[in-house]
Amino acid sequence: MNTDSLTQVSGAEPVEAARDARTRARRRQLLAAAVKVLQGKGSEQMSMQSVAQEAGVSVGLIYRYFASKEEVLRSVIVGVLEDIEARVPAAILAAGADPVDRVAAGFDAYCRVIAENSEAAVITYRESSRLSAENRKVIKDLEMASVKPLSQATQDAVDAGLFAPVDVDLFAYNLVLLAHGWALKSWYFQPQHTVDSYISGQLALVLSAALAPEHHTEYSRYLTAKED
Amino acid sequence: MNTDSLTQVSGAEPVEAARDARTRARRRQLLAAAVKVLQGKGSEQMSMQSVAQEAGVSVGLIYRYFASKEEVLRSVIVGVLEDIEARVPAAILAAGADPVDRVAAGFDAYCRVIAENSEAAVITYRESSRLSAENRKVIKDLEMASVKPLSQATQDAVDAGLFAPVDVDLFAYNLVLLAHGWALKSWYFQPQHTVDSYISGQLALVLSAALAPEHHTEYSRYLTAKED
Amino acid sequence: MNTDSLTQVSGAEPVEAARDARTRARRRQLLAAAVKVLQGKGSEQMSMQSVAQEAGVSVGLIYRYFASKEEVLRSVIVGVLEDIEARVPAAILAAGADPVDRVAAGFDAYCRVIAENSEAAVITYRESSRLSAENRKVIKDLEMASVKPLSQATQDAVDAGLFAPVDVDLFAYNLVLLAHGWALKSWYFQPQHTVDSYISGQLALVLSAALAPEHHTEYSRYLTAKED
Amino acid sequence: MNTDSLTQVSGAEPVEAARDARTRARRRQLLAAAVKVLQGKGSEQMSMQSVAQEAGVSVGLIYRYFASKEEVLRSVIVGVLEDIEARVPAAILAAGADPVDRVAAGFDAYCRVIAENSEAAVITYRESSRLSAENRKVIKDLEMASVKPLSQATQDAVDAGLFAPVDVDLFAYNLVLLAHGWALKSWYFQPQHTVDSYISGQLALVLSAALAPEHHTEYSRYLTAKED
DNA sequence: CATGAATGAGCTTTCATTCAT
DNA sequence: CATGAATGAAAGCTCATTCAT
Repeated sequence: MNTDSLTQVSGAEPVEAARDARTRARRRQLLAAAVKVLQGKGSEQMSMQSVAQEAGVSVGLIYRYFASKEEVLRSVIVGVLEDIEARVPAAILAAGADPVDRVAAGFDAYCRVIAENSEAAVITYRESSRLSAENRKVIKDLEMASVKPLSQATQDAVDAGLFAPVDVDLFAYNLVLLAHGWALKSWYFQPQHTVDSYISGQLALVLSAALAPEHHTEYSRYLTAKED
Repeated sequence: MNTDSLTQVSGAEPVEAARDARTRARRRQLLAAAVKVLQGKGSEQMSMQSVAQEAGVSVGLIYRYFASKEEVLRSVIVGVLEDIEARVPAAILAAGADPVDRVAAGFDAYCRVIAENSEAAVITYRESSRLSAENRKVIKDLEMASVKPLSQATQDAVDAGLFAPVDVDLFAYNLVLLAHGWALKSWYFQPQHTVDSYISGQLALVLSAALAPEHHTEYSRYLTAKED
Repeated sequence: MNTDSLTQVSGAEPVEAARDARTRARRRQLLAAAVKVLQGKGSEQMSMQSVAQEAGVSVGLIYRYFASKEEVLRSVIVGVLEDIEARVPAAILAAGADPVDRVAAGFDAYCRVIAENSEAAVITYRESSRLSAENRKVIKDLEMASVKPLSQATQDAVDAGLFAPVDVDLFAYNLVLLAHGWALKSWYFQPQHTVDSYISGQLALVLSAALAPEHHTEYSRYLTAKED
Repeated sequence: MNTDSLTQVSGAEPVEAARDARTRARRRQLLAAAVKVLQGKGSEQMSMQSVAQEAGVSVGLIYRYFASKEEVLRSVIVGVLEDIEARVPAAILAAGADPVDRVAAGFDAYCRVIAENSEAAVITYRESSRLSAENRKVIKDLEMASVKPLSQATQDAVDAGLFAPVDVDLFAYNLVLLAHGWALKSWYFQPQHTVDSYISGQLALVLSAALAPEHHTEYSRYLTAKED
């Protein structure tokens, strides 16, 4: 009995599965290193050499898991967007049936994902211009998709008469813009705000804009920002 | 007495004045070329080579007018901010005594400057991380200063009882964020909006958030977005 | 028991040792190329391009082994000085107990190292002004240290009454200056001298200056220059 | 009577003479600026721009008086050598008939010219490798010529039986080397020596090497270095 | 005579990518 | 699978030289 035969006995699928798992783990490890470099160096470039060093592997290895530097960059950005795609709808779902609660929960979740991936979120603005047109389109499509749950909840609130007849798309995209604002303008907001106070402050503003006057008291819990 | 002789009266100074004028013209020309390159190919970096080519001059010449690439970048960004600093307060002043009109006029002007310098405004987000800490501070200070007129007008509106007691700083900075949004997310907004409809749409949202309920009808002209 | 197995006994270390050896070999190769370029075309500067070409490698490779052009230059110069530091004291030691023999042996060795590294020695004069203050200090310190063995031997000769009471430091540093003279003024000396005749000619001069009159005959072997 | 005719009345020669004088003054001014730049920047390059700035003129002007940067460099170096050629023979002549006095006076003058043009003397070593082969030859020839008066005086001293039969050329060139040593190794000598003490120290060494034993007392004034 | 804006080749240095091991 | 030495194109920047004014 030799190890060679052992490996082959167990069939192709488990081996592939194991390989896949290793591959995913490597990619995660490398992307984590990439993010760390991007935030660490701050204003500087993300060199493949520095990503390799940060990950404790060789440069060559990165090219086994990513075709190019551009793919690494795209994957970092897509990672944030996938995180949003996973968590925002989940938060909306968990918020129950009330459309206003759903809008609030969606915005809350969006902000928290951005806050947790602050550096990567900024990178989206900084680096996506370096990507090919094709990759930029992928990212735009993902971002547009990420607005959908928010605009759907907003539309529901309008339809239910809870919101005044606002421009739904504009309102929803503003939510996204304000969420990004936390990361983009951290130097402005972070001296005076925590994520929590930022979220509640922004919710107070946006909901008092949208809520139909007759429902203000009903949702007054959203309309006064919590103290920092 | 003709203007010719008038101009020549001052002796040696006209020579210096002419040189100054040429210098300013060159700087303007080079900055324009830099902006064009930066927006240009989309995914490209701004290389000094490409700026020179775009401006139709040699690389070496750029260094007679700017000490480094960083200074070119900083000048592009500062240019937009100075434009804002010049035009937003002017618009607010021209809007008359009514604090709500002043807020609206300030936001309108901010958006229009951004729209006119769309590419340069995006560059602020994309490239300012490439600047030195010192230059980044200069830019942050300018941007914070640019919020002041808006937050002052907002405060006045609150003090006059026209606005509900909103978080003034947050509200004012949101105006800035939404103005930037037009440039940052042009791919999202521009299919469905013009600057005019964007401004009126956003004003409808933000003012309906801020206006005290009893003053809604008084400013209803702001509360319904104009059709595109 | 053969040397092969011996070498392999230590496990992972041989890999590192091999890498080290390759690294040292590369550095030597690149420094040799640098010296060749520096002496080379005479009027040329040492560009990294030309060093790479001379060494038959790419420019980028040099930067794996040297942090900058300055480090290459410093290494070339330090190389000569380290050679001196290794060989001059050894020669003095090997010369026995007689102080006069020791001085003669030290000067002889100094001249020979310079002669063997003629081009690099000239570079010290030509290029050290291009180095940073810090690196210049390193080199000055090394050069001052290289005089020490000669001045010590000279002092011994004075103390033993073999030399007249000369200015020891001046005398010793003159020896260094005369040794460098062989490289600096090769176009003057080399038509009429070999290193051997240069050394014996200079020794005749400097020792007849230093030797106490009553010891001249004792060391007459140094006092007549050998024919070329 | 117009100024045109006035100028022409006086004939061609005085005009040319005046032009020549201005030309020489300009060249002197520019060379002085060049030396100042070379010593000032220390380790850096002498750029034509910096020479122009130092001289308070435009770059273009330099090219009216020198064909190229190389010619400026050559002229700086030749300037020192011409100074030597002017002053060393004069000093020897002024020293009277005694060959030993003449040697001493020649060395003294050589050292003083070097000391007064310390930076320019160092430049000879640093920059002459940047010159064309032809210009380097000019400089070598001038330097060889500058040794002549010293070797002639030395030969006279030998012929008169005042010097032992030393190697005349080697002895004379050593004098030059030691004179240069003052500038080349100022960091070594200047802490402990003035030019005066350096000259008398070196004279004590070289003359005690060369003087025939029976003439030591006669020239004992040279054989003990003056205190610093 | 004098200016200095303009040029562009050439410099040092970085880094995405490849490939022999 | 993994390494990391090696490549070379391209970046930012300098400066000798020219020439219209």
